Amino acid sequence: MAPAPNAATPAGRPADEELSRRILDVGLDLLHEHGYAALRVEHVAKAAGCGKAAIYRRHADKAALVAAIVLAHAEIGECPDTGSAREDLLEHALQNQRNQEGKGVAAGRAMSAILEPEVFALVWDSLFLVRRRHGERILDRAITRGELPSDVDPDVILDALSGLTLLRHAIEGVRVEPRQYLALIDALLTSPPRLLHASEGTD
Amino acid sequence: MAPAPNAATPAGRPADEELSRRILDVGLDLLHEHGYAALRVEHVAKAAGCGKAAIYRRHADKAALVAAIVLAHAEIGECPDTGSAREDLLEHALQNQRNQEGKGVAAGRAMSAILEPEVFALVWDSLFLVRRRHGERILDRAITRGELPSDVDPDVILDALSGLTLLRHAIEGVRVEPRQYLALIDALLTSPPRLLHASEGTD
DNA sequence: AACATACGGAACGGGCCGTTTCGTAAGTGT
DNA sequence: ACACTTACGAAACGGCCCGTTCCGTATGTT
Repeated sequence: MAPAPNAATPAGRPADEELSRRILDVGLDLLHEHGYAALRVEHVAKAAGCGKAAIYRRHADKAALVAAIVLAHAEIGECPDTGSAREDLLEHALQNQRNQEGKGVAAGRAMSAILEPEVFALVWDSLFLVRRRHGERILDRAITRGELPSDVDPDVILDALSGLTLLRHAIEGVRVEPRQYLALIDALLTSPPRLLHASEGTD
Repeated sequence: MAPAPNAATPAGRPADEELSRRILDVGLDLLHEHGYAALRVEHVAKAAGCGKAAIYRRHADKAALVAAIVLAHAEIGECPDTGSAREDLLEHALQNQRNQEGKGVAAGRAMSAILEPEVFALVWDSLFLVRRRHGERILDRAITRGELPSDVDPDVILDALSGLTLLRHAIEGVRVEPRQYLALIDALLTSPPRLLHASEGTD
């Protein structure tokens, strides 16, 4: 009889889960230090205390390794729902910031790795698309509550807010203060961008 | 006598300026196609119809080559001065967009090259810092004209505007419509972000 | 004509990616 | 206790690319 085709224990020496974790952890550090192009898989192995084979047994190639590093440390977070669009958007922006400041997955040099085409394709859905859905849900609820007009342009609000963080952290390397997020959010909520802008039509 | 120590003609066969240009032109195309890590110097040489030596005679290494490619094609543009902050900021944003859409130096895959640490150090001043100064001048003039309060926070306005373009083009690959820029600009001019936010102080 | 420099082509050393092989370690079921 | 299965570290390998150096030739100045 086949020896227990149970997926729980596939027989043989089990993979060292602690090592799997260590690879992703030291990988993030080295990614911050060197960026994508200068990152050496062998250095990751050395720092994790293993051979290259252990890494390639877990990840198809360097791009997949880096994508796994990014996804393992990305803080997607829950979609905020405080009952106030202002507070929801602030929390949403702060979640973004947490991923891009300090040792975040999108901080400084690590951002170049995410934009590398082969890595980008692997992290796009899980990283950007999910967070985008959160933002859209926040705006939908705000419309339902009457905090925003129904023809508000979500692209401008969400991308200006996320773009502010992206530019400040990835390019300028400077932190955004919570009061600066609030200043932008208040401006956007006070005169909300519309899909059909008010200045059009009578021009 | 020393043979004319004139810097204009250093004697010997002069460098082929047309080739210098061709290297930078085909380099931009290949950068768009492959990104930084997958860009091969030898392919640039092949596409430009020359040997690798001709490239390395002009540029110290791959990073310097890519930096030169980016700087050669960057459209810095003049600082807009229309007399209206709204129009100045729109033109400022459109200048940014021109560098990031289509075959712009910061479009799509080319952005990963700019963020690569070694390249970034070479293009930072000439690319980002100069354009940032333009934005600050626009806001200063707007304050002088009374269009904005004197304690306006330039970081929020300029970085939200540039960040919108950066996120949409580099990450999402979608163009920003002029009306969307205007919607954001109008929101920022209507309730301008202050260095000391209104909600503070009485808290 | 003598000289100086750029040119394309080819070859080279060094480094990294990704694979493979080896002997060993750590789990399974009988 | 035993065979079996799989993961492990170490090392070697082929292939590709970076960056340099050589060559013979082309193109300019004096």
